[in-house]
Amino acid sequence: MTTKKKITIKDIANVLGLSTSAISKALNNDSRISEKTKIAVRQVAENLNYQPNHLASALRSGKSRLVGVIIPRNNSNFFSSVLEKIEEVLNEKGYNIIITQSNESFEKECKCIESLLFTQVDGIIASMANETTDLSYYEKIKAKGIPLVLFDRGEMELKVDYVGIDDYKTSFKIIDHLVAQGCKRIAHMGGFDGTRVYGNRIKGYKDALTKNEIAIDKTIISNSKLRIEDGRKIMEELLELPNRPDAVYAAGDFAALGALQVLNENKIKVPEEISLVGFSNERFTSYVVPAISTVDQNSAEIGKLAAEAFLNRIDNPIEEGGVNKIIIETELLIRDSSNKNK
Amino acid sequence: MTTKKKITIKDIANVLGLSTSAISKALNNDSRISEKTKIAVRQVAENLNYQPNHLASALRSGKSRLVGVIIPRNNSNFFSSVLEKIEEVLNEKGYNIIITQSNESFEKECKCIESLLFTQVDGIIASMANETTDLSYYEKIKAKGIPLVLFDRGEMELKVDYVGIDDYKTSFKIIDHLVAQGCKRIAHMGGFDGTRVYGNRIKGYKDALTKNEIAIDKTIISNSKLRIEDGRKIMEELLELPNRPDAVYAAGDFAALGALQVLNENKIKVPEEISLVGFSNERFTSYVVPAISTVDQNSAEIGKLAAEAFLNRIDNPIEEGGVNKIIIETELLIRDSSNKNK
DNA sequence: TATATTTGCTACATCGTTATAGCAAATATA
DNA sequence: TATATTTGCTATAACGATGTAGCAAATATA
Repeated sequence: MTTKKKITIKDIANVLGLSTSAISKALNNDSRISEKTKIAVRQVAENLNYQPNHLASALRSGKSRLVGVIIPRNNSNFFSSVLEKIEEVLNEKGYNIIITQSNESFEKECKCIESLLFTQVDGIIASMANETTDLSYYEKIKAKGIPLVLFDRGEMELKVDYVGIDDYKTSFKIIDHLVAQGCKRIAHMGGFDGTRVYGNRIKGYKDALTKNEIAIDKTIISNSKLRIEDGRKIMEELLELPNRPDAVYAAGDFAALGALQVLNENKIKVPEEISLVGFSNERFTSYVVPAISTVDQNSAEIGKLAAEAFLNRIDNPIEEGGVNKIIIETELLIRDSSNKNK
Repeated sequence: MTTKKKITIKDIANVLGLSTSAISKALNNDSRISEKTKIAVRQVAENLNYQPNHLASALRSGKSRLVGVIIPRNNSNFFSSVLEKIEEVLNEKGYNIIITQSNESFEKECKCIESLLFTQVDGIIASMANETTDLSYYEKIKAKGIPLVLFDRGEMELKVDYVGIDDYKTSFKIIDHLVAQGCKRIAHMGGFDGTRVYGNRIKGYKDALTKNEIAIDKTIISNSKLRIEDGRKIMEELLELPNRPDAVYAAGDFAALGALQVLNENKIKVPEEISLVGFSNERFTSYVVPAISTVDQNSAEIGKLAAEAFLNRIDNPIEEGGVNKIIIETELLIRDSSNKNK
């Protein structure tokens, strides 16, 4: 095992009889270095298999060209495709990304932020954990003057760039669709109503019902963590009601899946007897039978815009009140679970 | 927006009237610094909200305390839980991890390696893309003297530490189970037979049949990328055979899911008419109806062992022939899709 | 009491870059 | 032809930490 000596710009300088500054400038394509020298430098760098030392240049220049990304969980289709797009856009601009996961835990999220700041990232793109209400760690990022972009889950009180969907309006799309299918008694499985996202979905649901002249019935509105087991439990309760709903709008696909399992087990025809709509376009929604109608959040677009928001913020430091809140369109995917006209 | 001045050890030194080396030593708990001074330093560091500059210490010490992880894809349950465990173990030891995804592409995998080396990681833990046969990039890591640990997908030719399962033996578990269920004609949906992992599953399948005195029939053995659509197509072909199989062993859960869809659509009773077993314990296998029997690869254990292999390698540099190949036990999860005794 | 050892610190070089200032030669301008 | 500007480089000092050498004072040993 030969311990390879590291090649530095000094070695290139020695070969060519130039100064290290000349080499550095040549490699960075500085206009004050002749084309001839640049070509020679690049040639020698190639021959020696020179690899620039990122730590040294980051230290000196104050730019690490590293961007941290914080996501709640790794196993959802939404986050994994947002991630893929962020990486694609940033790689193109010479940035590398560091992915961290909060696992929906506030404590873990704080650790993620700590470790990203420690690594001296040039910026952070994050989606907040559901638990998070204490924004002090995010304020810390802002205070350091490091660009912060939130996507999907982000409190609006934080004056930072944001990319997300219009949850309120999306609830309207869903309710309008169910009403058009002839549904008259639509239950809602909502998430934490403390969070902006789920709060808006609930609000949209209620206002859309009102718009369609349907009375709001609190007995068919629930709050939960929207896990499979939550969906199952709530669905079971709904089935025991004297007047069952004829549709269920679950604010998350996992809850919708749990509901579907219970419906299938009880041999209730979906969508004929009860229609079902989920949220997020998790991969499995199209695998199950019947396939679950759901909302696609246009994750690639969110990823692209979040990355671009960061790039923009690097060049244009924040001025008071000058942050961007970008809201993009969602797509309601109507599948078998809510399509009676097949 | 006040541009915060960065606090360095120099600032702490100034406050206390000490030298920067004293501060550095105090913070690193050097024995040649008095307890009194250490306490004072820690106090001032706290007050000033001092954050050590990772880039500077990494540059000086030659250790970045960053570990790169390369996984083929982010949206599989297996990789996401391996990842979680690696992170947990390494965080505990003061390492941060950088996650990159190859998306099963050789080209992207090379880019991942490049960017990890660029970031000056102290080590790389990787699972190879299916496509990869050219090992030169991995040799490059070895040549640099950077610890490399492979898990799950790794060619044995590369003399590096490895953690994985016994694919050959696991095929035996599956076949023995199906035979015990009374199956006599078991089809196999295999992956790339060029790769070690899928090659071993196929070999195990054949040898297990032989052991059970069942003839090998090439017409019911296939090779594919094991995507849902592959599973569908192959299942359709199997159903057209004059003598259908009475069981299908798919070397991947997605293919198994595709097969199940076709079976359900054709109203073929699973497991009564055809039993089905997948591989990987993807989350959806337990959601679908009937739930798919599959193999749990003990992902948390793999993650733990891979992280520990790296930590061990940091302390004990590789001696020729001294690498560890760790093979852990898998668990066959028997669910409805192959359980006739319910 | 004289000498050896330990303790607790300082001074300074260093990691591999990049940024700034400056300087001679080449070229442009008057 | 004298002066201004541009070109192409060098020298040097950083970035913020850490490692090494060294030195005085405190303590231990003879």
